[in-house]
Amino acid sequence: MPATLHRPTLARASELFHALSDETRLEILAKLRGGERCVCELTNDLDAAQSRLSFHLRVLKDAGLVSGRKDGRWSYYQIDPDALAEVHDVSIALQPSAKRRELKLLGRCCG
Amino acid sequence: MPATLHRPTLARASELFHALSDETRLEILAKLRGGERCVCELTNDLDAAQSRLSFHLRVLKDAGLVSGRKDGRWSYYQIDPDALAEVHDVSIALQPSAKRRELKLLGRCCG
DNA sequence: TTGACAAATCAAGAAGAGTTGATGTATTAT
DNA sequence: ATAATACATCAACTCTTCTTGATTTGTCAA
Repeated sequence: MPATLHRPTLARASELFHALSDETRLEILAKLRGGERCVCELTNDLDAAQSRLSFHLRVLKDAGLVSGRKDGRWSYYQIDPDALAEVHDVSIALQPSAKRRELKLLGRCCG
Repeated sequence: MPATLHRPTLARASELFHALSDETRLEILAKLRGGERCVCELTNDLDAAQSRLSFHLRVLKDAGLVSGRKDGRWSYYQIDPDALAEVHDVSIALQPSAKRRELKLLGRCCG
Protein backbone atom coordinates (compact mmCIF):
# COMPACT_ATOMS: atom_id res chain seq x y z
CA MET A 1 0.00 0.00 0.00
CA PRO A 2 1.27 3.47 -0.82
CA ALA A 3 1.80 5.52 2.31
CA THR A 4 1.75 8.69 0.27
CA LEU A 5 -0.23 9.43 -2.85
CA HIS A 6 1.84 10.32 -5.87
CA ARG A 7 0.41 11.30 -9.22
CA PRO A 8 0.18 7.96 -11.03
CA THR A 9 -1.64 6.59 -8.00
CA LEU A 10 -4.13 9.41 -8.10
CA ALA A 11 -4.94 8.65 -11.71
CA ARG A 12 -5.49 5.02 -10.87
CA ALA A 13 -7.56 5.89 -7.83
CA SER A 14 -9.83 8.20 -9.77
CA GLU A 15 -10.32 5.50 -12.38
CA LEU A 16 -11.40 3.04 -9.71
CA PHE A 17 -13.65 5.53 -7.99
CA HIS A 18 -15.24 6.55 -11.23
CA ALA A 19 -16.08 2.95 -12.02
CA LEU A 20 -17.71 2.70 -8.60
CA SER A 21 -19.58 5.99 -8.85
CA ASP A 22 -22.64 4.62 -10.63
CA GLU A 23 -25.52 2.84 -8.91
CA THR A 24 -26.09 0.39 -11.71
CA ARG A 25 -22.49 -0.70 -11.52
CA LEU A 26 -22.67 -1.05 -7.76
CA GLU A 27 -25.76 -3.20 -8.19
CA ILE A 28 -23.86 -5.37 -10.62
CA LEU A 29 -21.04 -5.78 -8.13
CA ALA A 30 -23.52 -6.58 -5.39
CA LYS A 31 -24.91 -9.37 -7.58
CA LEU A 32 -21.42 -10.62 -8.33
CA ARG A 33 -20.57 -10.88 -4.63
CA GLY A 34 -22.16 -14.31 -4.64
CA GLY A 35 -19.78 -15.44 -7.37
CA GLU A 36 -19.54 -15.55 -11.12
CA ARG A 37 -22.66 -14.61 -13.12
CA CYS A 38 -23.47 -14.51 -16.80
CA VAL A 39 -24.80 -11.36 -18.40
CA CYS A 40 -28.19 -12.92 -19.03
CA GLU A 41 -28.68 -13.48 -15.31
CA LEU A 42 -27.78 -9.91 -14.57
CA THR A 43 -30.14 -8.69 -17.28
CA ASN A 44 -32.98 -10.51 -15.55
CA ASP A 45 -32.09 -9.57 -11.99
CA LEU A 46 -31.50 -5.89 -12.59
CA ASP A 47 -33.99 -5.61 -15.41
CA ALA A 48 -31.81 -3.36 -17.45
CA ALA A 49 -31.46 -3.26 -21.20
CA GLN A 50 -28.78 -5.60 -22.46
CA SER A 51 -26.69 -2.91 -24.12
CA ARG A 52 -26.80 -0.91 -20.93
CA LEU A 53 -25.39 -3.77 -18.90
CA SER A 54 -22.79 -4.40 -21.53
CA PHE A 55 -21.74 -0.78 -21.28
CA HIS A 56 -21.41 -0.86 -17.50
CA LEU A 57 -19.66 -4.20 -17.45
CA ARG A 58 -17.10 -2.76 -19.79
CA VAL A 59 -16.46 0.17 -17.50
CA LEU A 60 -16.01 -2.21 -14.58
CA LYS A 61 -13.74 -4.41 -16.62
CA ASP A 62 -11.62 -1.55 -17.93
CA ALA A 63 -11.08 -0.45 -14.35
CA GLY A 64 -10.06 -3.99 -13.43
CA LEU A 65 -12.88 -4.41 -10.95
CA VAL A 66 -14.25 -7.44 -12.73
CA SER A 67 -12.89 -10.00 -15.12
CA GLY A 68 -14.81 -11.72 -17.85
CA ARG A 69 -14.62 -15.03 -19.63
CA LYS A 70 -16.60 -16.48 -22.48
CA ASP A 71 -18.04 -19.94 -22.53
CA GLY A 72 -20.03 -20.86 -25.57
CA ARG A 73 -22.47 -18.11 -26.16
CA TRP A 74 -22.39 -16.89 -22.59
CA SER A 75 -20.15 -14.32 -20.97
CA TYR A 76 -19.37 -14.73 -17.31
CA TYR A 77 -18.12 -11.98 -15.07
CA GLN A 78 -16.70 -12.02 -11.59
CA ILE A 79 -15.29 -9.56 -9.11
CA ASP A 80 -11.54 -9.09 -8.90
CA PRO A 81 -10.90 -8.82 -5.17
CA ASP A 82 -7.52 -7.19 -5.73
CA ALA A 83 -9.09 -4.12 -7.25
CA LEU A 84 -11.35 -3.73 -4.24
CA ALA A 85 -8.29 -4.13 -2.07
CA GLU A 86 -6.80 -1.18 -3.94
CA VAL A 87 -9.88 0.86 -3.11
CA HIS A 88 -9.59 -0.21 0.46
CA ASP A 89 -5.95 0.84 0.59
CA VAL A 90 -6.62 4.23 -0.94
CA SER A 91 -9.38 4.91 1.56
CA ILE A 92 -6.79 4.44 4.28
CA ALA A 93 -4.02 6.28 2.48
CA LEU A 94 -6.28 9.32 2.21
CA GLN A 95 -6.93 9.47 5.93
CA PRO A 96 -5.33 12.43 7.68
CA SER A 97 -1.93 11.39 9.01
CA ALA A 98 -3.11 11.81 12.60
CA LYS A 99 -6.09 9.56 12.02
CA ARG A 100 -3.89 6.93 10.40
CA ARG A 101 -1.63 6.73 13.40
CA GLU A 102 -4.71 6.21 15.53
CA LEU A 103 -6.04 3.43 13.30
CA LYS A 104 -2.66 1.77 13.42
CA LEU A 105 -2.55 1.90 17.18
CA LEU A 106 -5.98 0.38 17.44
CA GLY A 107 -4.84 -2.36 15.12
CA ARG A 108 -8.13 -1.67 13.44
CA CYS A 109 -6.71 -1.54 9.99
CA CYS A 110 -4.45 -3.11 7.60
CA GLY A 111 -2.28 0.00 7.07
CA MET B 1 -20.90 -1.52 8.70
CA PRO B 2 -23.52 -2.98 6.37
CA ALA B 3 -22.90 -6.64 5.69
CA THR B 4 -25.18 -6.47 2.68
CA LEU B 5 -25.73 -3.56 0.37
CA HIS B 6 -29.29 -2.34 0.24
CA ARG B 7 -30.50 0.42 -2.00
CA PRO B 8 -30.08 3.49 0.20
CA THR B 9 -26.54 2.36 0.88
CA LEU B 10 -25.82 2.09 -2.81
CA ALA B 11 -26.97 5.65 -3.35
CA ARG B 12 -24.72 6.88 -0.60
CA ALA B 13 -21.82 4.80 -1.86
CA SER B 14 -22.11 6.16 -5.38
CA GLU B 15 -22.21 9.69 -3.99
CA LEU B 16 -18.98 9.09 -2.10
CA PHE B 17 -17.28 7.40 -5.02
CA HIS B 18 -18.33 10.13 -7.38
CA ALA B 19 -16.80 12.75 -5.12
CA LEU B 20 -13.58 10.74 -5.16
CA SER B 21 -13.60 10.12 -8.90
CA ASP B 22 -11.81 13.31 -9.89
CA GLU B 23 -8.06 13.83 -9.76
CA THR B 24 -8.27 17.43 -8.68
CA ARG B 25 -10.41 16.43 -5.73
CA LEU B 26 -8.03 13.63 -4.81
CA GLU B 27 -5.17 16.13 -4.92
CA ILE B 28 -7.10 18.37 -2.60
CA LEU B 29 -7.64 15.50 -0.17
CA ALA B 30 -3.96 14.58 -0.38
CA LYS B 31 -3.08 18.15 0.63
CA LEU B 32 -5.59 18.03 3.47
CA ARG B 33 -4.06 14.86 4.88
CA GLY B 34 -1.57 17.06 6.71
CA GLY B 35 -4.42 18.87 8.42
CA GLU B 36 -6.63 21.88 7.90
CA ARG B 37 -5.78 24.19 4.99
CA CYS B 38 -7.26 27.41 3.70
CA VAL B 39 -8.39 27.72 0.12
CA CYS B 40 -5.64 30.20 -0.70
CA GLU B 41 -2.97 27.65 0.22
CA LEU B 42 -4.62 25.07 -1.98
CA THR B 43 -4.86 27.54 -4.83
CA ASN B 44 -1.11 28.04 -4.65
CA ASP B 45 -0.15 24.43 -4.18
CA LEU B 46 -2.33 23.00 -6.90
CA ASP B 47 -2.19 26.05 -9.11
CA ALA B 48 -5.80 25.86 -10.05
CA ALA B 49 -8.18 28.72 -10.65
CA GLN B 50 -9.96 29.83 -7.51
CA SER B 51 -13.45 29.14 -8.80
CA ARG B 52 -12.37 25.71 -9.85
CA LEU B 53 -11.17 24.84 -6.37
CA SER B 54 -14.30 26.31 -4.90
CA PHE B 55 -16.34 24.06 -7.14
CA HIS B 56 -14.46 20.92 -6.17
CA LEU B 57 -14.42 21.75 -2.49
CA ARG B 58 -18.16 22.05 -2.65
CA VAL B 59 -18.50 18.59 -4.19
CA LEU B 60 -16.30 17.17 -1.46
CA LYS B 61 -18.25 19.02 1.19
CA ASP B 62 -21.64 17.96 -0.17
CA ALA B 63 -20.47 14.36 -0.02
CA GLY B 64 -19.37 14.87 3.56
CA LEU B 65 -15.74 14.14 2.80
CA VAL B 66 -14.54 17.47 4.10
CA SER B 67 -15.88 20.08 6.45
CA GLY B 68 -15.29 23.81 6.20
CA ARG B 69 -15.12 26.70 8.58
CA LYS B 70 -14.64 30.41 8.05
CA ASP B 71 -12.24 32.58 9.94
CA GLY B 72 -12.06 36.20 8.94
CA ARG B 73 -11.68 36.28 5.23
CA TRP B 74 -10.29 32.78 4.99
CA SER B 75 -12.07 29.49 4.61
CA TYR B 76 -10.46 26.43 6.09
CA TYR B 77 -11.23 22.87 5.07
CA GLN B 78 -10.35 19.57 6.62
CA ILE B 79 -10.98 15.92 5.93
CA ASP B 80 -13.80 14.15 7.70
CA PRO B 81 -12.28 10.76 8.58
CA ASP B 82 -15.70 9.19 9.09
CA ALA B 83 -16.58 9.59 5.43
CA LEU B 84 -13.38 7.83 4.44
CA ALA B 85 -14.26 5.12 6.93
CA GLU B 86 -17.52 4.69 5.02
CA VAL B 87 -15.57 4.23 1.82
CA HIS B 88 -13.36 1.75 3.55
CA ASP B 89 -16.37 -0.20 4.77
CA VAL B 90 -18.01 -0.30 1.37
CA SER B 91 -14.82 -1.57 -0.22
CA ILE B 92 -15.03 -4.51 2.15
CA ALA B 93 -18.77 -4.98 1.84
CA LEU B 94 -18.37 -5.31 -1.93
CA GLN B 95 -15.87 -8.12 -1.66
CA PRO B 96 -17.16 -11.50 -2.79
CA SER B 97 -18.53 -13.36 0.21
CA ALA B 98 -15.80 -15.99 -0.05
CA LYS B 99 -13.10 -13.34 -0.01
CA ARG B 100 -14.66 -11.65 2.99
CA ARG B 101 -14.57 -14.79 5.03
CA GLU B 102 -10.92 -15.09 4.19
CA LEU B 103 -10.17 -11.51 5.23
CA LYS B 104 -12.00 -12.10 8.48
CA LEU B 105 -9.97 -15.21 9.21
CA LEU B 106 -6.75 -13.37 8.58
CA GLY B 107 -7.91 -10.67 10.96
CA ARG B 108 -6.75 -8.38 8.24
CA CYS B 109 -9.84 -6.31 8.22
CA CYS B 110 -12.29 -4.56 10.30
CA GLY B 111 -15.31 -6.33 8.89
C1' DT C 1 -13.70 55.29 3.08
C1' DT C 2 -11.02 53.50 -0.36
C1' DG C 3 -8.56 49.75 -1.97
C1' DA C 4 -7.07 45.06 -1.85
C1' DC C 5 -7.77 40.41 -0.88
C1' DA C 6 -10.43 35.67 0.07
C1' DA C 7 -13.77 33.09 -1.41
C1' DA C 8 -18.55 31.84 -3.03
C1' DT C 9 -21.63 31.98 -6.84
C1' DC C 10 -23.20 32.38 -11.49
C1' DA C 11 -23.74 31.97 -16.55
C1' DA C 12 -22.04 30.07 -20.77
C1' DG C 13 -19.73 26.81 -23.05
C1' DA C 14 -16.92 22.41 -23.64
C1' DA C 15 -16.31 17.85 -22.47
C1' DG C 16 -17.81 13.42 -20.65
C1' DA C 17 -20.92 9.86 -19.27
C1' DG C 18 -25.18 7.21 -19.70
C1' DT C 19 -29.29 5.55 -22.37
C1' DT C 20 -31.60 3.72 -26.30
C1' DG C 21 -32.45 1.22 -30.34
C1' DA C 22 -30.30 -0.88 -34.24
C1' DT C 23 -26.77 -3.68 -36.26
C1' DG C 24 -23.11 -7.18 -36.16
C1' DT C 25 -20.95 -11.58 -34.71
C1' DA C 26 -20.56 -15.80 -32.68
C1' DT C 27 -22.68 -19.95 -31.04
C1' DT C 28 -26.09 -23.32 -30.37
C1' DA C 29 -30.51 -25.71 -31.44
C1' DT C 30 -33.74 -27.52 -34.97
C1' DA D 1 -29.16 -24.36 -43.80
C1' DT D 2 -32.23 -21.65 -40.82
C1' DA D 3 -33.58 -19.68 -36.77
C1' DA D 4 -32.85 -18.27 -32.18
C1' DT D 5 -29.96 -16.87 -28.42
C1' DA D 6 -26.19 -14.24 -25.94
C1' DC D 7 -23.52 -10.65 -26.22
C1' DA D 8 -20.69 -6.67 -28.07
C1' DT D 9 -20.59 -2.50 -30.50
C1' DC D 10 -22.20 1.65 -32.69
C1' DA D 11 -24.53 6.10 -33.60
C1' DA D 12 -27.58 9.54 -31.91
C1' DC D 13 -29.29 11.73 -28.31
C1' DT D 14 -29.70 13.47 -23.58
C1' DC D 15 -27.97 14.66 -19.16
C1' DT D 16 -24.32 15.64 -16.08
C1' DT D 17 -20.02 17.42 -14.88
C1' DC D 18 -16.15 20.47 -15.43
C1' DT D 19 -13.89 24.79 -16.72
C1' DT D 20 -13.58 29.68 -17.37
C1' DG D 21 -14.22 34.41 -16.61
C1' DA D 22 -17.17 37.77 -14.43
C1' DT D 23 -19.82 39.35 -10.63
C1' DT D 24 -20.78 39.52 -5.66
C1' DT D 25 -20.13 39.45 -0.69
C1' DG D 26 -17.51 39.88 3.11
C1' DT D 27 -13.20 41.17 5.65
C1' DC D 28 -9.24 43.54 6.62
C1' DA D 29 -5.54 47.29 5.93
C1' DA D 30 -4.04 51.89 4.80
